[in-house]
Amino acid sequence: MDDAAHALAGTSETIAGRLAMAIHEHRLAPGTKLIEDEVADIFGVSRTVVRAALQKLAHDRLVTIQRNRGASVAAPTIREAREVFEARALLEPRTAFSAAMRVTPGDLARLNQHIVAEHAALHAGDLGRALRLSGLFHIEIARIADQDTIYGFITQLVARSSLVIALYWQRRTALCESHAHHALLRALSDRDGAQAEDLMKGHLLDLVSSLDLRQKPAAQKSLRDVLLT
Amino acid sequence: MDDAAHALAGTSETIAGRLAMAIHEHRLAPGTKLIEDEVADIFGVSRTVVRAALQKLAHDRLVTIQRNRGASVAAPTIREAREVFEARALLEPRTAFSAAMRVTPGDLARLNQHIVAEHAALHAGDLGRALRLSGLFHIEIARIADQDTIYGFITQLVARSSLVIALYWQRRTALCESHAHHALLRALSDRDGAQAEDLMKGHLLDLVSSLDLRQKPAAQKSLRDVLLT
DNA sequence: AAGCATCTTATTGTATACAATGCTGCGTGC
DNA sequence: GCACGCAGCATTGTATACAATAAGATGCTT
Repeated sequence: MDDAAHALAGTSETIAGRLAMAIHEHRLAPGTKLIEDEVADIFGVSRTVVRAALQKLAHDRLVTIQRNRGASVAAPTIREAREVFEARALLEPRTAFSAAMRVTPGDLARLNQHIVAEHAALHAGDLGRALRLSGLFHIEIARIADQDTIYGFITQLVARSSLVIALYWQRRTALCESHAHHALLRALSDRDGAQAEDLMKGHLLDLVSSLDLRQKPAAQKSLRDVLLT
Repeated sequence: MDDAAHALAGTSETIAGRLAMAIHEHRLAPGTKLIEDEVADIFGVSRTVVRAALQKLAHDRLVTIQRNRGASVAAPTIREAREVFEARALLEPRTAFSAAMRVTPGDLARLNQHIVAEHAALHAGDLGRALRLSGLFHIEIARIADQDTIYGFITQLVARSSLVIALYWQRRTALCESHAHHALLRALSDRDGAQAEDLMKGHLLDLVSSLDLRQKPAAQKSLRDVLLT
């Protein structure tokens, strides 16, 4: 049809992936309105495809759809934030244990690459990318554990964690994460499941404690919202 | 519009719910093709709405959508079956613990109602309904634990379990489940979290062992499927 | 000028039309 | 008789048109 914008048209999954990536890297802030026509124009497809993508993201809780009011990037409440990390605390430690049982040299290399790339992004000042890579580390461990169902849950939870971090991250904590990831990598390469499980548990606790889940999520949209909600 | 069929038109969520219920109660067998036009006619809506419903169910892994080939009721493999119960084993025991901490008299009454209804359905010979109620018992416990995220996961896993049971249930095992549910109810009413956690863990193990996950899922469609898959 | 009703506009919800794909069955050649 | 190919049909994928809803703007009343 036209010429310019739709160089990367693609299916609804492609579009959902692109949007998810943007959310991961904090290029789309929580609360941002996602207007079907706009997204459709950007990707050079019709609203039909965009709607499917948005519905998928809504199912993953990355966007919120309100009937007749459209879709926005989700803005997890404090309660949701806590729940996300509670769920991760149930799933990830044991998954790290399983991963330690099944990890291969190739997996270890890939994990190491993630850590290196994370460091690089961090030193390059690309915090968004660093956070995304940090999440990918967790997802990669779930993949190694070779449990598709749990892998899917963890992937979803990591994605939502990205939103939580965007909202509740208190900057003063240094990026000590890389240290924890390094320790996890060592436990995995030692095939020490118990150690990996403990490290993961502690790492998740550290993550939660690096958030500020005490006060309300900063600025509500408008006074009207406050009064009517 | 017309007159007869669409007495209960409704939104895509309604339709997804109806389909999910039918799957729960084993009225829709795994592998059943779900043709958009048919479903649309049945509910008196257009394919647009049906597609949304099917996509939602696909995300919950209750139906499988293959591009250009449409949607069918999912038929979990043995691997998937195991994974579903592994995930449940990670989530539900601790959730039962939390539920025991927060359960209210109203909750206990509701749980008891579930057990009674399950017995009734069983004695009435309505196995499908009994199985659905049995699943609802687990979901209710997750609701009591008051963790929306985990509740969502468990709901999804219970739904998939229904498909697993449809495929791999070996009938000889008596319906001892009600006993386990009764014991759980007592632990909850005693506010005995540790006990509830243990009982749930054991109950899930019993469930898995009542399945036959050794042999292939009965009849493959055709030789062609075997050769091309 | 503030409050309120109404009109306008922007956006979403749903249906339908058309294009594209896969499947089935028939016929043809060997 | 069997394999292959082709044509017709059934079904899905995508776009577009129209209806319904909500938010915002305009003007009126006081």
